[in-house]
Amino acid sequence: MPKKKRQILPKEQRRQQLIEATIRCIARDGLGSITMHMVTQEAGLSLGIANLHFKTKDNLLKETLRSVAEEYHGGQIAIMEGHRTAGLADRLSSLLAFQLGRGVTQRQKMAVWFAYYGEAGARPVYQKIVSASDRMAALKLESLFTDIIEEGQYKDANPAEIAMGYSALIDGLHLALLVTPREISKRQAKAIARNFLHRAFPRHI
Amino acid sequence: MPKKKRQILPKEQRRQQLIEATIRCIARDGLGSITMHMVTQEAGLSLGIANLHFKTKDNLLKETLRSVAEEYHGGQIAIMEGHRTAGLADRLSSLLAFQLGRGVTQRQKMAVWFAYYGEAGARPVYQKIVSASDRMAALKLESLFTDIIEEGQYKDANPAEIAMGYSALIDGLHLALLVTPREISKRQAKAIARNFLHRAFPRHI
DNA sequence: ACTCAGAATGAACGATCATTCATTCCCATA
DNA sequence: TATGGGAATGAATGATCGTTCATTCTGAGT
Repeated sequence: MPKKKRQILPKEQRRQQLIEATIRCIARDGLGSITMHMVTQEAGLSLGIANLHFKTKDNLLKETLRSVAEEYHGGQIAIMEGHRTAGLADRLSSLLAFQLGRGVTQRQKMAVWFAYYGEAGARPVYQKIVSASDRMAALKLESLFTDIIEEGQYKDANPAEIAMGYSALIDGLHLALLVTPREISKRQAKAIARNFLHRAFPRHI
Repeated sequence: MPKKKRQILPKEQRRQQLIEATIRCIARDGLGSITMHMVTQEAGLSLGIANLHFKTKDNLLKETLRSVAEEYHGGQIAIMEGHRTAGLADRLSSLLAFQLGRGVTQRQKMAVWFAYYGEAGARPVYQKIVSASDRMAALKLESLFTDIIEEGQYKDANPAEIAMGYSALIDGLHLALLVTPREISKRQAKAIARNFLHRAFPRHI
């Protein structure tokens, strides 16, 4: 193998490189058995580099979670509040397509997501990192549903309850796609989620 | 402190004692940072005892997962096929009450459940342990829904799809109860799940 | 071409933890 | 009461891993 030449890059680029390597390692080997050796090797860098940019392993893991959480929740929020011009029905479809589409449903991302959830019960830090962006996304979703209910004149519909149900359903579908991919396809997952929304808002989707 | 007297007990009792201590440790400190020291101390026993009854730490963890999985899936299966006398609607209510009732929704149990899911992507062994009983429960659920659809004459209802959706919803609700208990109560979770079933089978629940 | 601030390296250290096993102790049986 | 089989103990071992830091190397600025 040709020996790699040492290269100097800006801080931000190295940080991103390390976070992406961490994601791959968590997906492949699990959050529990990850080591600094694995991560730095996966990134094609040396052992000490992680300390240089992230101080500690614990910090690298937290930053990785923050990165994934912001990508997921940020994507949702952008769809829900960004498409000012698009109609409510379009926003609903886009949201569903994003939540169960490429990008989010990559095994890598879902594995990271649930690896952290698995430890969240015992590590309040993780909850805090996620809840920051999660709360915002939940509010936007509730607000979108409120608008849809008004526009569609749906009687006896509780936006908060439907939003919690929909979010739970999406989480559960991600879990199923991760753990038992042979029993459920992305296509089926989308159909199930769409069906849930259709039963709630039949005139919008 | 009064020094504890050493006591000899049958193998099966010690195994159960260790599994229960493991569950408490996972819930309190996470699957990732669990140590044999913590588990044996939590059980009020000595370090070597785990090796005596479970050979290795890895094996203890697998047996603990098996125990929780069998309790959960076994409970569901008992309800679905056990109440031969009860009507379909009753079975449906009992199932929901079990899945979101005391016992299952204890923080301890849910924490264990998701701790393992978090590692399942990287550890096929865990998937295998769960899928054994999970597959069976999924089939029983689909079969129950098939009967309900026939009895209720629900048109265009796909039992497999509804079953997958319902299972995903329950998983998602468990996750929400574990991670953000302040944002959702058990009462709300039950209402959401009941609503899902009501929309699918309005004449049964 | 020269310089040097600081990015990058990886051997070494110390802490943690799973596992082992020589020893101690319990109690069913006789 | 005496005793052997085996349950229980925990100090010791060796392996793993996070973190440190003396050293090497790079490339922008002069």
